[in-house]
Amino acid sequence: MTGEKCAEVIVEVPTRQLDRPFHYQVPHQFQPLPVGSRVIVPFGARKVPGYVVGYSIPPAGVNLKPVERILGGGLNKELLDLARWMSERYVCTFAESLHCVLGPGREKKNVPKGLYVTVSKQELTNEGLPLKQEEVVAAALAQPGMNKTQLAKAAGVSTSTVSTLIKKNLLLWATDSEKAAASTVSGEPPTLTPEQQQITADINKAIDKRKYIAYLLHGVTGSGKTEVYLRVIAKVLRMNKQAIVMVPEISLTPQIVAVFRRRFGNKVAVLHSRLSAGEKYGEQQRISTGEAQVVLGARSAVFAPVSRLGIIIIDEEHEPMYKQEENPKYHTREVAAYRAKKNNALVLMASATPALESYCRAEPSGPYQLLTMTKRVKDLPMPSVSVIDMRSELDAGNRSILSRLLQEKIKYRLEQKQQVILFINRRGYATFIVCRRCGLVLKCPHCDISLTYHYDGYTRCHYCGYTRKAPETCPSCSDQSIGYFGAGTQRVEKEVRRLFPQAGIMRMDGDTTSRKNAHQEIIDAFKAGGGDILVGTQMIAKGLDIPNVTLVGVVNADTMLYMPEFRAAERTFQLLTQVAGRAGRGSKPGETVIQTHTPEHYSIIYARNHDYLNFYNQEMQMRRALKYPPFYYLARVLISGEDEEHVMSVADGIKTVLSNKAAAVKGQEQEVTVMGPAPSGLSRVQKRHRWQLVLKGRISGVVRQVTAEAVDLWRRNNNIKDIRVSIDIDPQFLL
DNA sequence: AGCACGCCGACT
DNA sequence: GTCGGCGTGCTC
Repeated sequence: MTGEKCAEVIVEVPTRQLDRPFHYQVPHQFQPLPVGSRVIVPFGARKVPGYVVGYSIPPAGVNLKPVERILGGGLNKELLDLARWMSERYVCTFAESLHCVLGPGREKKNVPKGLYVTVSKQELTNEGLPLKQEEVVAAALAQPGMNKTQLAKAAGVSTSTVSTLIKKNLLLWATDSEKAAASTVSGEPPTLTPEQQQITADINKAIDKRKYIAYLLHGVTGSGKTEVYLRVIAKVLRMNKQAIVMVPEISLTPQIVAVFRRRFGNKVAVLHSRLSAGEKYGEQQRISTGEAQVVLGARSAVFAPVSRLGIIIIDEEHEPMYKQEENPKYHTREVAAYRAKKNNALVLMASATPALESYCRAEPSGPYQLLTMTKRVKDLPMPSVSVIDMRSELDAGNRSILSRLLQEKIKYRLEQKQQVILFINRRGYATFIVCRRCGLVLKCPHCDISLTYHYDGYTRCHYCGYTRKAPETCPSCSDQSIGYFGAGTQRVEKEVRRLFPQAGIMRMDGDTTSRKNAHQEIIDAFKAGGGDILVGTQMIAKGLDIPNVTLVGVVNADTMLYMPEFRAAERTFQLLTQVAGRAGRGSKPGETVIQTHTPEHYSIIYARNHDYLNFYNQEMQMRRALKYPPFYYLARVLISGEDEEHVMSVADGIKTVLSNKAAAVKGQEQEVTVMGPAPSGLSRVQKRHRWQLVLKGRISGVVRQVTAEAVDLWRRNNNIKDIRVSIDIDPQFLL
């Protein structure tokens, strides 16, 4: 027994102290047990799940226990290495990254089956079905996924009528994903524009070379990026390789899935967070056997177990959704690049408004290749955008949230029986202080970040801790019109009802979409004419393609602009550009109205002009001057606990260790500075006080290493309960 | 993180 | 004399 190699197992217990391999014997009936397998092992007095990560000779003097049993589904070598790399890169435990790569639970379960109509409405009318059967089909269309008895009851017929339809193959008894996979390829692909043709040709040439390359495709809204994806995927499939297509969760709608299924039929697998464990298992199976060659999914699809990776496409690559906010706090772009390099595959990132990080990497000397599409398909003009100065509205005596112009335009659309979308952004903590008279926004004198109002009557900078009492008059013009902003969707809804009592108004925000599928239901209902005006947050900016919407109003562009975040201007520009690109996609021309207190702000001016490049240049100057990404790399250490005194003292303790580690770094280029502690933007979450430290430096690896080593050292010397310390490398938000 | 072992107070 | 409080220490 001694000297024999035993399985190294990482147990799935979320503690740093246990984040190392434990050795286990492998009983004969389980051999060979490949690296990457999921197992259940006895651990202390209990049984825990774990992962086999290797084989080695166990240290002397330990009493080895045998592996208890094997679980279905495991990781291949590539994904195991990826998990190992992720735990380094994002400073999390190996168990956490393994869990993330493999996804939660993979045990096979019974997937519910239901009845689905297999043919289109068109074909049905040609068929000329008997009346009773017609009713069954109508009922099955209205409520897919019922069983025989339910469907018969819904249609008011006997079950034998239903059985007849199943025999005729007009109804299919299948699971939801089987039904989806049964869809067939149809329709002629559209003709490419010269730009699409050029870019497709370039990428196809690169695919032939079978070497890693990362492309950034900057294409204006409506330039037809999806068609480019479809063409290059077709090329990848011809080379007998697989493709992963990532879209932000919110735009993973049935429509986009349908586009891919029409082109690639049952070769498409769809992965997203709403799949049940069983459905997910099924799709993973289809992917790893190679039956599914195109994987379409949200963030976690980047871990799809493809074995012949050809390309990873990241649509709307600037979306913050691509950064996971829990451990491992990975960014999809980086994981995609890692996998593509290992597989000699391509990465194609695309956006109308690329993240600054990405665009600067696509400069001639950078690691990305830039591709550009400047024209919209069918030579459609860029939509017109008007910017309203809300200060002059106030001067003119209009105290409504809606400007006179926007009210007028809404009235006109209502008369024309066209639809309107009103957009009010209120994500997270959005309160800021602005003078309604002169437009001054209170900012931190050290950080150029807007001060946030706290309940105790003080304003604070969440970055450096600067604090001052909230002023009663404007420090600039002494006017008393100083006020807090943060009108939410409900207030807008109320105002719209007051102004347009005859209009049908729908609201879509976090409150109305908490239920499963509510998001899509509201959009479908609105699309079907269930309302004249849709008031909503963020979520309506994406994936909306409603031909009858000819007016989009951004009620207050400033709520996002003056968030206490260094990316506020970038986020505002991206959002306004995306919104503006969405109005009037049908035959009727559309327009956008943006309301703001600071129309002279560059992010608003450049969004109005659809001018990414000038925005990019100006914002880059700002970032350079203020030492922010992409010039500097950040790491955030968040300390949280119920006792604020305790949290603060822990924060001070960690700061000392961090500063010592940072001071030990040699060379000016490698310098790391430690800022804080300051209360985090969300200073109290679920009764826990949150304080943070932010590290900044020119070299990504040095910032990460200083953070990881210092926190690790601190943890070893301090065993403090009730306090959580979490590390975020390259944080998206500093709230 | 769990879960056992362990060493002191109020109960049948 | 036993049940049970939660302090500390280990888990292949």
